[in-house]
Amino acid sequence: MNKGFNTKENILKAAFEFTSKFGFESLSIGELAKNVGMSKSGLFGHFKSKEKLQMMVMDYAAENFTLKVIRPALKSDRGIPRIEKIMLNWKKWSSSSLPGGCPFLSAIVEFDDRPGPVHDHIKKLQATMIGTFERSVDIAIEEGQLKKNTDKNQMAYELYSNMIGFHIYNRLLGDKGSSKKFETFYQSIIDKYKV
Amino acid sequence: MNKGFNTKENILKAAFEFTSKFGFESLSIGELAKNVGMSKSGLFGHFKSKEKLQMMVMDYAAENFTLKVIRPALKSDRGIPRIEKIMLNWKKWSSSSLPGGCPFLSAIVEFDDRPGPVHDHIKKLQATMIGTFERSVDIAIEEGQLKKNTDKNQMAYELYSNMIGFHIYNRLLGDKGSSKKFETFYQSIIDKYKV
DNA sequence: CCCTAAACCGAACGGTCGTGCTAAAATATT
DNA sequence: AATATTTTAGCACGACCGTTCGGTTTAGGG
Repeated sequence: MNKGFNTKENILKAAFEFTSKFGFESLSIGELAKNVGMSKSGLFGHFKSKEKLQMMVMDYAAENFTLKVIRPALKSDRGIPRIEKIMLNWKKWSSSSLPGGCPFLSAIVEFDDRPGPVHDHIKKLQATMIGTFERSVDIAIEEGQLKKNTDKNQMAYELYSNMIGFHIYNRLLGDKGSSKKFETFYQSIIDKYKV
Repeated sequence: MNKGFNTKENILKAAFEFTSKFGFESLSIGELAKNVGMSKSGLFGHFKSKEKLQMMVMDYAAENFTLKVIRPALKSDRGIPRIEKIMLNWKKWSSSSLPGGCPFLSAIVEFDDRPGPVHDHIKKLQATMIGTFERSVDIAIEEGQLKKNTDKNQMAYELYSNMIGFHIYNRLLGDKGSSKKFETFYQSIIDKYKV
């Protein structure tokens, strides 16, 4: 019944993969059209501007992140087990599920100094994501697994930093020991705040 | 006596600032030429290709990093004081000295999935930089300030992660508390390995 | 002061960029 | 089956891309 929806979904999927590999700046409409086997203008019709396309790709990536990282972790027990699951899912997502580098990191780096709707969009998405971590930390405090005076913002920052560090060590430097470094660091962060 | 040297230096400086703000992908020769007030072809003549330009900009950034971050820290006492100085200089460099985001982070993200000489170049530079941290950790061990069994690679990874995390929190999210988060995290890392 | 080499410019190249048109084809609705 | 709507292709536009080339200016050494 709705043909456009499927093609749009296909386009976004291809754009997501392309962006993961080459970044948002390199994502061109012509190249993307070639990849999905349609004309530039035909593809363009689905989005009214490149900015819209970029933001929709980010939304697609965010959905993918939620689907692969957050949602499966919600099945784990509240508290530390859930935090750990999120971290492990994230690591897997970033190191094997993604075709290239993290699209959010690309977006962050490419747009942090370029004001505009795309900048605001990625900023909002990242804030939401970090908010999710903070909430999961909060739950662990409620459950009595983490110290009462744990600063959830601080802890989320630390978990986030570890993740980004791993991503760079793993992706760019190709460090074989990056996985172990990540886990060691994660454990020390948890231990620091554990009751 | 040597006119070309000065202009080349000016070009690289402008390119460095531009890259810091907008990334390597956005650095175009025409725009750069406009910024330094000369013709496209005149500027192009100094580098034989855009790739060469990009790599020279990276070298320029690396020199800037050494000059502003590493060298001043060498005046601090060997061991933890020096590590701390490096971290603080780095933070200052990334948050106020740079006109935009970290050019290395841009390069890393934009080239981690694009094989070629530029990729190899940035990879080498990053490895060198991390090597510097590892050496400074090693010195602290020698001086008996850090535990004998401290894994220098692990500790360098942790310091590095904290730095990148701070950069993103500060730059993109504009988090006012990022500086404090950075310092808190730094201190906990040091404490963990301190004798 | 001349000569040579370097630095620099202007114009042009083949391409690709994002973005509009118009028309045809495919699909959905009646 | 006829009509209305959405989706796609073809084409063209102005702008900018990296790069090349030929010529002009500039600087340094004999």
